[in-house]
Amino acid sequence: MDKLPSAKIRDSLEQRIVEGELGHGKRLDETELSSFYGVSRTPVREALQRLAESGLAEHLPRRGTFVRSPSLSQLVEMFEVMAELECMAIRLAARRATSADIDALVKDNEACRAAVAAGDTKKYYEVNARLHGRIYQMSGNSFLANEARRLHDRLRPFRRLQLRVRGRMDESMAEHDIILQALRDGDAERAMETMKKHITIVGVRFNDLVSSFNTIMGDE
Amino acid sequence: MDKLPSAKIRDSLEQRIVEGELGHGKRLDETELSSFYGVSRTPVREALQRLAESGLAEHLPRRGTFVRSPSLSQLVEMFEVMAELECMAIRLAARRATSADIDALVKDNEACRAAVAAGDTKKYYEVNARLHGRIYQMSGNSFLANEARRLHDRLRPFRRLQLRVRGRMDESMAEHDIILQALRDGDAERAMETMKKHITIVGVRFNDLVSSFNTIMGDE
DNA sequence: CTCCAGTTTTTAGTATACAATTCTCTTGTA
DNA sequence: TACAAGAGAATTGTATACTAAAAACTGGAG
Repeated sequence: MDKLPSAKIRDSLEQRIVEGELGHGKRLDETELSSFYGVSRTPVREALQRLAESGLAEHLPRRGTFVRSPSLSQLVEMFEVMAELECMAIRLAARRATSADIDALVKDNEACRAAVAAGDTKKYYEVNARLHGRIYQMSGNSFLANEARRLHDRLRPFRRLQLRVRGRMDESMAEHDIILQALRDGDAERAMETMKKHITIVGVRFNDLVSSFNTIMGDE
Repeated sequence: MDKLPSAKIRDSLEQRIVEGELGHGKRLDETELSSFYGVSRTPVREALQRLAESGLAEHLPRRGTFVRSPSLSQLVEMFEVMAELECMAIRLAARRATSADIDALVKDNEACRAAVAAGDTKKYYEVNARLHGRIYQMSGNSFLANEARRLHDRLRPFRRLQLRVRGRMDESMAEHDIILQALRDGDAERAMETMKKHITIVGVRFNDLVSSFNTIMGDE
């Protein structure tokens, strides 16, 4: 069952938005996109409707569709919710994790550390996403896993905010270690506590946040 | 800025699904809907795309679009996440609530109690939704408020599951009272604890749940 | 009666045409 | 120069026409 063109276009646009190619406020011109993808406006419009529904774009009646990145305050709010979901996932996961699960996490974690050491940020993001995704799955609550994955993806372009703070990367790896050890011990409390700290961006100095944010947003 | 026909159709379909008129598995026929709403297939299709994106329907390529209600296990998972979000909202709200906020909640709560006394379930749902919505807003995290509202709405048709259990309605009101008192005292811990119990459906006896569920689903 | 092949019918997906609204650029006036 | 009005262009929203794939039906063989 291969995907329909309209679905492919939707996914392609999502990726282009998340990866930063299509930045905040960018107008998604139907005619332009239809020639870009080599189709008519109809499937493009359907893709845009779906993007708007998922929150990645905003549709203004008779005006057009625009890429909609969260504002700084929304971003902080989203990270706050993300922390809560991660926390919930790790709490549930701590009660269900088999040693095979934990071994898989350890393997991801090592790959993560290797990527940090090699300075390969792309690889780091990829492996880190896999690690967190595995934890969501381990929660046993697939609805939670889906929601967490969705939010994680939407926050992806902003995750580097955390990593620009000096030393955050090492700190992050240390937290992973603590979380894995807590999982191994079945210590849900400690895992949750560390995870909350791991995700929360609120503690980051406001200036760091704003300046990084402006860089991404192109100082609008 | 009046809504576009396609947006109206989307909202109308959402309502008809949530209210149970369009039950699980129901095929959403494009031609039928277009004549029903007096428009062509194009805006109907756009509405269906959005419904599918939001999870209320499922789109199978070249097969059609079908109303998709959650399975029993998904439902339990959703209530579990809902409990967590409500919990988070009440925790944040406890720290920010002004006495005016609490007064408004008390008023809603009284309206809620009156609806229960009068046996007016429709009114009860309405006021209860307003009360919970107010708490989401009070959290100060508008992203959380949005997500919570969304999930609350999606769970609306299944909320009665909780209320079919004998005595659940009175219990529910008592919990509201405790939560409000805890808010007044600024006791976030007690508010959270009660809220979690208030929402969680997991504790409900499995048989009650399944039988109620089957009634709603038409025993498929 | 059941099963299968081939045909017909229906329906989803897309392209195109048209209508309606907004944007833009020009032009004229204060 | 600043600004408002209006014509024209561009763009969105919708209808319709066409294509292709899946479902339904028909008729015959076993």
